[in-house]
Amino acid sequence: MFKAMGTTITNNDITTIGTRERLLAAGLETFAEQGYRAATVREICKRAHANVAAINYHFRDKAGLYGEVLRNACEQAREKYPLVPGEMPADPEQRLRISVQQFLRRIFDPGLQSANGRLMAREMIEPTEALDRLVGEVIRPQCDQLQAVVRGILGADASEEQVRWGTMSVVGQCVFYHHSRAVVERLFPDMSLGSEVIDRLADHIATVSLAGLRGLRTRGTGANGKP
Amino acid sequence: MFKAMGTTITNNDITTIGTRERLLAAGLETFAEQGYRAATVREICKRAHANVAAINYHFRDKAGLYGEVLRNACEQAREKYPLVPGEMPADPEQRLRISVQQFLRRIFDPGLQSANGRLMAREMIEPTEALDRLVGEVIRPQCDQLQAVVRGILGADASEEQVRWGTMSVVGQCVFYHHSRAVVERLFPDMSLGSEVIDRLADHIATVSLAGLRGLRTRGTGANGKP
DNA sequence: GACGGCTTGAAACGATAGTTTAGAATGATC
DNA sequence: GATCATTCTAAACTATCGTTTCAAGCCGTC
Repeated sequence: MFKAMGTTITNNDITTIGTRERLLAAGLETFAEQGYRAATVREICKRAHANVAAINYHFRDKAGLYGEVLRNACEQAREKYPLVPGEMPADPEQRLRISVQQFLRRIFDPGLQSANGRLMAREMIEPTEALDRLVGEVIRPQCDQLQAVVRGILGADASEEQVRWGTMSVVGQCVFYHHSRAVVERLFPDMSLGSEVIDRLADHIATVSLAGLRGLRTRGTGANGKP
Repeated sequence: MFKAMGTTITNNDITTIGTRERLLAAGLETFAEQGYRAATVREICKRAHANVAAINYHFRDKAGLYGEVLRNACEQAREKYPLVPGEMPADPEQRLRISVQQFLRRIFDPGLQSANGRLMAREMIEPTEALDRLVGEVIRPQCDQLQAVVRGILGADASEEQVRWGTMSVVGQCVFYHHSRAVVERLFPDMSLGSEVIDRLADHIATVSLAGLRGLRTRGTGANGKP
């Protein structure tokens, strides 16, 4: 279908899918690689084997294409890796393990979603107007799902802030390896991020998070902890 | 001295400090706000009340200014908030609490360092050539320090990977609130990030991390955890 | 006060960005 | 097969970018 990273749309695709779809694919790839600003419409159109004016025709302008690319990518990520899949065990700890694993797999999907992850990372650091819609439509529902999972571990008497911050602790550990990928790679050049490592990493994060959340359960909201 | 966020160099500064220093201050502010690519030399020079050619004269080119800005900012952050201050308690848990607190304070320093934090965040997502030097000179030493603190909690028999991933779990929680600030702010508009909240947040992260790391101590490297 | 060094200033240069335009090609409808 | 809206193409347009140029200003030295 779309394409592998680093290459360009194949000649087959030119005839099989329309210009609009090729622009979306090339846009995802290019925006993820270079960011919104650095990515040029000429480069995107070249990769999509389309005319320079194609973006303005199909998406009004560059920002229009970007918004559509972002929406598309998130939708696909959510479908392929739901944080709370249909069949979930009742055990709260197992639920958290699965959510963490899904999160990591999504972020590090070697195919299309890798571009997706980088795109999201950029959007968070340098938010465009597209972020507001994205948070409302895609991120917040998933955040609520995760908070429910965390609440299952903290217990019903946990404060709203404990649930919120506890959830952010889990999410923070997950996205770190992706957001700070450039630094991690330079710090630990021997550390690969293949799918086997990702699953072990998911297990590590889940273990740390479970023990950490349990530790939160027996304390207050976190007053300084000195004896 | 330099200036508060959002404003421009005050008229007083124009006479008190030299063009080179004003360019560094304006560059830090502008690069942090808009990123390397989007920040224009005209904007920077305007904020610094300097001529368009000033950057090329003092720093060879735009990239030269950026490299100097990045180096300066990191140096100041490390001096103001050392992760492992001179006087540190012997207790490993207290050591971790202090390191986490220092890390968060550094990242969220409302003054100059806030720009610093955003600058670093950008550099991680869209690394420039300056990142290699930065990791080697500034980040790696501090990573080693933190790993030593974590090792003090995990115990001497912890594997290298456990220490490494455990440290990343702590760092991940800290930087998350900053890197993903745009999303966090939209998800929880009521959550301020003032200094009082930051210290409570530091306590939360330290508590979760300590319990999490202790949970790691009693297990293997993290095989799936099913009974 | 003339000299020679740094430093600043206004203007222009060349390159590239996003966008627009007008016409050609296409393809379905009657 | 003519008609018409849709889609594509090549070229030009306008704005802005980083950089360069060269003359003018400043300031201590002899």
